[in-house]
Amino acid sequence: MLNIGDVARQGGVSVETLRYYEQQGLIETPDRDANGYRKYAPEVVRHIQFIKRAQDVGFTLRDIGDLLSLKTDPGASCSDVRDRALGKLSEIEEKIDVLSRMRDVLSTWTNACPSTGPVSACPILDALEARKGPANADR
Amino acid sequence: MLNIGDVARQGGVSVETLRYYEQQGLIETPDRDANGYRKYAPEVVRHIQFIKRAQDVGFTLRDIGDLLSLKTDPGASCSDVRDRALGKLSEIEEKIDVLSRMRDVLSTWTNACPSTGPVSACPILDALEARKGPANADR
DNA sequence: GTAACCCCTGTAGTATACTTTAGGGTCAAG
DNA sequence: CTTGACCCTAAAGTATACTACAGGGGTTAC
Repeated sequence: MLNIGDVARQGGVSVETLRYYEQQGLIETPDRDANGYRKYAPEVVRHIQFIKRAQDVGFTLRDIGDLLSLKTDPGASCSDVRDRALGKLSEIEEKIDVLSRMRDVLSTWTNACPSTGPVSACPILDALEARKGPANADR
Repeated sequence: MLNIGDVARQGGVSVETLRYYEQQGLIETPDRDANGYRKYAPEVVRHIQFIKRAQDVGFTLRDIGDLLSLKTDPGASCSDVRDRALGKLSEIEEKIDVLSRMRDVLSTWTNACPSTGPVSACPILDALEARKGPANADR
């Protein structure tokens, strides 16, 4: 059995994060020692790495909670998980599109800027001031 | 002279947003009427559109404050503006890279998923559980 | 004169994923 | 028996860009 500090070290998170995950229902409420300390089975480290990996591909903690429910739901099917992943995939592609448009605009502007001369003749500031907006990405 | 509501309508923002911008130092403190109402010159609408356009290409309000300072700073040069834009450009490219990696991983996983069968045999959940993480995008 | 609409201030709430702080017990070593 | 490392709870703070709310006054049209 592990103390919270052991789990934190092995899982690569802080003890505060672990308590936060518990509070958010992402890890099972652990049993307590006589002194009130949380006692974890070693498997919980794997569980935490699941959470971290899911975060790494863009899932929020809320998403991850759903994923974890599916994992233990006997009625759930693989397509349920796939649907979450596909949904996340479109979210991410949407973000990439928005950012790509920003990148293109900024890139155009920085290329147009001679980088010398006073701000009064700055094409970037001019572009920002212009009435016709080429960007208008997301909002 | 315009009331705050007129500016809001013409600038496409809410009156609360205008007061917020003022509080953040993004728009000059306007003069007040005898009744205490803010009175704006029509030029402020352009100013607000500058802010919105800058947001559209990824600048934060803090960034925008800096840009606005440069705009009125006689000692500032065009390259100062360009530097901000280039800096923002790398930030955005960095975000795109992170998101692209997430997209690639998710895409691989969803393609590997047969979408039938129980969650106990889900390749996506397996991937999340695996000890070797292919993702590890940003954090 | 009253309803509908505008304006004012200051404070708190929203979302996300934590981190920090305050205040206080527990444990192992020397 | 004290020092340092560890554990506990509950509440508040962080960043960003607003939005909402409470409570109150001004203005315009009928």
